[in-house]
Amino acid sequence: MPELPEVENIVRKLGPVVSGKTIEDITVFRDKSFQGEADLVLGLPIESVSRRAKFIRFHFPGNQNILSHLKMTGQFIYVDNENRVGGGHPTADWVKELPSRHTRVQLSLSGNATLFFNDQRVFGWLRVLADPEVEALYGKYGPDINTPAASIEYLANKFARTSRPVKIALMDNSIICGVGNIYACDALNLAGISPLRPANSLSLSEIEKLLQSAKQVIDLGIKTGGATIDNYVNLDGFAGSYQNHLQVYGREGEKCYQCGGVIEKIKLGGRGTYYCPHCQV
DNA sequence: GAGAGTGTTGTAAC
DNA sequence: GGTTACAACACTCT
Repeated sequence: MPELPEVENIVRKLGPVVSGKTIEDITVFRDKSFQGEADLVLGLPIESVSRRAKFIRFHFPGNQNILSHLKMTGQFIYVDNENRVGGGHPTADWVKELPSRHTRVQLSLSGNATLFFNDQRVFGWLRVLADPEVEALYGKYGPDINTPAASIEYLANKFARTSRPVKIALMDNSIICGVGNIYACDALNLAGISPLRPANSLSLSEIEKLLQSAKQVIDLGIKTGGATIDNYVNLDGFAGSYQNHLQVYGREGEKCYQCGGVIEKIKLGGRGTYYCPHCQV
């Protein structure tokens, strides 16, 4: 159930091992999980793997791509006879036997390698798209949080136009990409801003602090390999450790690291939201 | 056993 | 247009 740092780590791990390998066969176990014409990429080599927002993009010659979104529970698990490189959180029992009952798509690669797409909840997908289609899709999204385009001026301009709670705005992909629930909660705590504040009520210096905090927690997330919350068992060495650095997420009733206040859990926009009412105002 | 909750996001409806 | 509610699905936890 990855956020941007998790996806970034998947791409970094996956790129080196699948680049140069050819797609020899594609087995689709769930029609919903694979869209587009598989034929368009069969026999083609994967040139590289990249990320934008939480999309994973496999580049092929001839302007073809497989674009993927993991949504809540998607994972890529790469197996080449001896090594296994997991994506997402390959920690539960159901990823040990492959293909498992949660394997939705299986990409057979040259060199006897296999890339499994597992997705418990079947929200995630793989899609064969030409370059212009990928670009069109990317165009709907705001800049990634960890890029220079995500500037104070940009964010201030966007926030000025909405009275939605700042946490909702921060997680809005059309404004800025890559801040999921966990990191939004933590960034707001570090910045000392209540998630409930209307976005357009923030001062410029508060926006600056929030942006800085968000970049900081995302960077830490990337460095620590992402957060693995629920079934954290270090099965293959790929589970992340950001969960050990959480500021407020999942810490209801515990003490705030900033001020010692008690962390509360509320519901905001249908999402579990953790914050310290004492120092986040 | 029923019901709520889960790290995402697109769509429909207000 | 802005904003909210819900759906997609399968599992775990209370």
